[in-house]
Amino acid sequence: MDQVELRQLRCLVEVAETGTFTDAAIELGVSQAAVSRNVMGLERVLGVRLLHRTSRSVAPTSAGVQVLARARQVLAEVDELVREATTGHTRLRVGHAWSAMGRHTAEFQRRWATEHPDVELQFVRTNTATGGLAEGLCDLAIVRTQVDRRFAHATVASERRYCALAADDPLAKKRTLTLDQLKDRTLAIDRRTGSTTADLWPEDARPRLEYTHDVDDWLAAIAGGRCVGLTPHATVTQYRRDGVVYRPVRDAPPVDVHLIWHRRDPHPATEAAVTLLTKLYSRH
Amino acid sequence: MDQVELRQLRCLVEVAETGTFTDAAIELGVSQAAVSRNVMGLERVLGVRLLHRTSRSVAPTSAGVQVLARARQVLAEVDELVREATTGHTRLRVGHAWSAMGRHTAEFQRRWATEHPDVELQFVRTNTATGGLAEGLCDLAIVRTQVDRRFAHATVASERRYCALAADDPLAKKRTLTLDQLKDRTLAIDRRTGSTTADLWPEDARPRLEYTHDVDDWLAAIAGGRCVGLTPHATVTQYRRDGVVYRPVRDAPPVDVHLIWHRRDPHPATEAAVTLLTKLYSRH
DNA sequence: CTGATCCATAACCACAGCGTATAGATCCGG
DNA sequence: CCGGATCTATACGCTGTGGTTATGGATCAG
Repeated sequence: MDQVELRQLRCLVEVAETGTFTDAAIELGVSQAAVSRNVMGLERVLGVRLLHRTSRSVAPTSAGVQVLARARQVLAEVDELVREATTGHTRLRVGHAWSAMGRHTAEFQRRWATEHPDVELQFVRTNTATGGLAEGLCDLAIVRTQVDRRFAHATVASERRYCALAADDPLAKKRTLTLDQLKDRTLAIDRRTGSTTADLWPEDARPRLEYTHDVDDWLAAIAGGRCVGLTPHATVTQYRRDGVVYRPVRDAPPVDVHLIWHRRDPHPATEAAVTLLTKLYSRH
Repeated sequence: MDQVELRQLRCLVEVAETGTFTDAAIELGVSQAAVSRNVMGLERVLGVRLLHRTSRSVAPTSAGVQVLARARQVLAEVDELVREATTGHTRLRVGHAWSAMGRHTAEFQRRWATEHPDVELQFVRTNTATGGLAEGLCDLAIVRTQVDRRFAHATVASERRYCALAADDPLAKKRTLTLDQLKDRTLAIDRRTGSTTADLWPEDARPRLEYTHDVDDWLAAIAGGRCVGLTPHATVTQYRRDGVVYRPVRDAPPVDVHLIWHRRDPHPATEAAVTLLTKLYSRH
């Protein structure tokens, strides 16, 4: 045995729950010796002591606390797996970055709930390049990135780009802007999106880049006048903040919104979701 | 064997990856017969056929696709568990509802990264009453709900409540509002927060309630004039939208922001996180 | 039709994991 | 300070699970 097994995790968690090996054994319906050995086996595989044993009670070590959290998560995940498979009740995980979904969320949930009551909808915030699809975090993703060849896709919308500026920025006086007017500024970019907006400028006249942690940070950097931002239109209505204004950028090409999903063995409900979403987006 | 085991999941996933039982067996370093039986065992436990077998190739059934997604997730989770335990590298999962964290996020991440480089920060959006703590989704949560007795807590901030109104609402003309002025309206409430703001009113004069799916939906219901909202101050700067204005409510008691965490066996890094967050909040 | 390929089944075997029993350690009450 | 109680670890057979090899049956290519 040099691999972690669920049996071991079940024992560990049960011991942590009950506080003693003996009670855990009763709960699990096996002998106390078995529980002891299973936990020791896990400790051997991981090379770390997980529980402080005194002959009176048991307490997890600091490593044990970590492992316990993961273990509980794993077991919950497995339970879900079993329940889904046995009941036929399934879920569709939809990944979406920032607010690519815009305000279609509510309508999508409503229609889906009535048309596909047996398939639970679950939204996942993903900010990776492939919208969490490659990492297996979702079954269907809504992204604005270039479409990866590995995935099937459908393009559902096209959004103009807007520049986010501090309200007291001189450029804020203009109704619309051009890329050229921004080339000497610093551009705030959300670190997790890894968006490549910089290549909109000619290579020799690009703004400096500054990476931010998340939307709040991004807005803060812009409101403070340190940076400007460049973002699709959906952001304009969704992420507002005092001291930040948005102006359309005339010569920036629009950015497409794509649905992407696995080519091989797509989720059974994918097709239905794609057609519904396409319909919602198309009626704008 | 009437329980799912990791061995079975490993076989299933490997067969799906390679496309044949034989290759999967080679990859796993066991015999083909073993793989066959493991997959069959899983199918027996779940009571569902997971793979369509032809003598030429193998394809997952629709149930198989579902189970595969979960199985991959479980295995990835287990890998993480092993890596964390063996390397000592850990993570701290911080749950936060809506934007309870406000604009401290960026500063928190920065300071944490320098002061605790060995503990990775991970943010989890949680909208349940206990901030995902009870469900094991995080190790530390930032919530605005009443504190559950089960958890240890620290109060870090207190926020005034604001009323969200459609811009053309008659009440929007006033600088401040009172609860009484809202009692005949419909109050939009985000379904997942389960917030109990309604009990601010006397029992016989409460607004009607309407539950919304998420923030976008919530804002939409208010912008359309169908509902009003009641929310802590942080929302005012974070979720803005054309057609929605915020007005302070004079006689609504402020709402506290709490950090909560497990009393028994807290995450080893909890204490450090609590003191850092307290410091950040206190300096406003 | 024949060979190749691939999954399921059968027969067998080793050892992993379980149970019972017991030793060792710690705590508690008197 | 000393038994008794309580709990974990170890010892030692035994059972059954999961492994192997061998083979059968089914399908496809040529």
